[in-house]
Amino acid sequence: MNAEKIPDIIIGRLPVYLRALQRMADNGVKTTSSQELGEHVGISAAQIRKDISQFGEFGKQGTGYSIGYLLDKLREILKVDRIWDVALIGAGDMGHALANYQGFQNRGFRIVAIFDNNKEKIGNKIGEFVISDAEKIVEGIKAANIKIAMLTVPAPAAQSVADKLIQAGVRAILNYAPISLNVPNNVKVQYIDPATHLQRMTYYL
Amino acid sequence: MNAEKIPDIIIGRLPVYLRALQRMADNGVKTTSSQELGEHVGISAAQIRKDISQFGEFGKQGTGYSIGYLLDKLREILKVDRIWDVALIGAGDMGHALANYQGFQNRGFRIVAIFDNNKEKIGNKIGEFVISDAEKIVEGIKAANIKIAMLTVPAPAAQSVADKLIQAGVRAILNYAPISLNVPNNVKVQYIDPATHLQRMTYYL
DNA sequence: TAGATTGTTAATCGATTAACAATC
DNA sequence: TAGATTGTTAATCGATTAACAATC
Repeated sequence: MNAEKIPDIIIGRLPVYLRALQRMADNGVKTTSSQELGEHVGISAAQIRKDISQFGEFGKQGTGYSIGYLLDKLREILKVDRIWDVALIGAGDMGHALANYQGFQNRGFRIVAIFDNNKEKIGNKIGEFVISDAEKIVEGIKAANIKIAMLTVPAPAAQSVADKLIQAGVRAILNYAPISLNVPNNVKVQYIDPATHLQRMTYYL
Repeated sequence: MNAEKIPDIIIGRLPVYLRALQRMADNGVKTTSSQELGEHVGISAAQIRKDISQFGEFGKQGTGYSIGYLLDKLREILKVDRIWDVALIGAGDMGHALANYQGFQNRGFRIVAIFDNNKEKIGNKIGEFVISDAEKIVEGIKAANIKIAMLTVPAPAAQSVADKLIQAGVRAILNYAPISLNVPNNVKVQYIDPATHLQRMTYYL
């Protein structure tokens, strides 16, 4: 693997390649080309080859890429060749949907703890998990050595909860609250806000 | 407004500015600067000024931007100075969470129709809306002249449902299914896949 | 072998930043 | 007026594309 710094924009495309390759593998396909993969994900063949070649020579001239091998390599690069424990903060509708979501399986993640500050909800179960008191976020996450959290609390609470998560050692936050979070450089945030995503498209209508 | 083509990457930042400005307005703030807004959203002041200036001269030297005025202008540019009707396809957990989501209010969208192909669900209500038969997607969306849809169906069904949506006149799809969609150039897609978003961050852990 | 496709280079294209005159 | 901050230009930086030798 190349030691140079890889641009974030390339890292951002790898999970998309991974998802498409996984899908091909599920369909029994063994081999693909940058051309074919590009058509699946809507990215040029040249860019796919360039992106992948940042990390090694995973293809073969004339035949393309072995899907199984490339999957292994991409999982290794993205560090999803393991299962990450994830904390979920906020047991509202969105929290419930995520807790019940089957899509994390085989993609490197599992929810292991759920927190909420609503006394009526604390102690209730979602699936197999008991909702814990949000007061215990810091100690609970520290004790379980959790590095990833999903945040589905109301916007006004999001920053202060994020601060607690970071204090507890969380380094990656998937933020569903419609607000930009202020975090240190060594903490990553991804934003999921349906209204913002929709507003990105209305311009073109 | 400038007639030149605005890069999509700029359009993508406007909803983030809009959200932050809305928040400031809610807090009673009347004026801001590119510097201050930049600190809120984690973008350089120079870039914010450049982005905004693509559309007109909305600020004042020495004092910055009137938040109310800039909000109006951004809403106009993004065409969210109106309410867009949105169709929701898929009444699973995620569909329910979106149907109950309060965050679309005041941001330009309202769900007006929900479809599912599960006979057990058809006719049931989510909030005030009755779940319609997915067989009626094309006629229903055409009749209501809906241009925006949110897709929360299982991955294997997503492409064929998307094809029906496009056939019905939908031009913007917010896709929650973990699969890349193939759509014509005049249709926009935004992807929300929590596993993909998480995989974008694990590289750095 | 002939055909296909990679990995990589160089050229092009586009986005970001720094700096500052204009001006509120 | 003095200070602050915009809008814009030019410089820098980074990403994408085109093209092709290498080679399976």
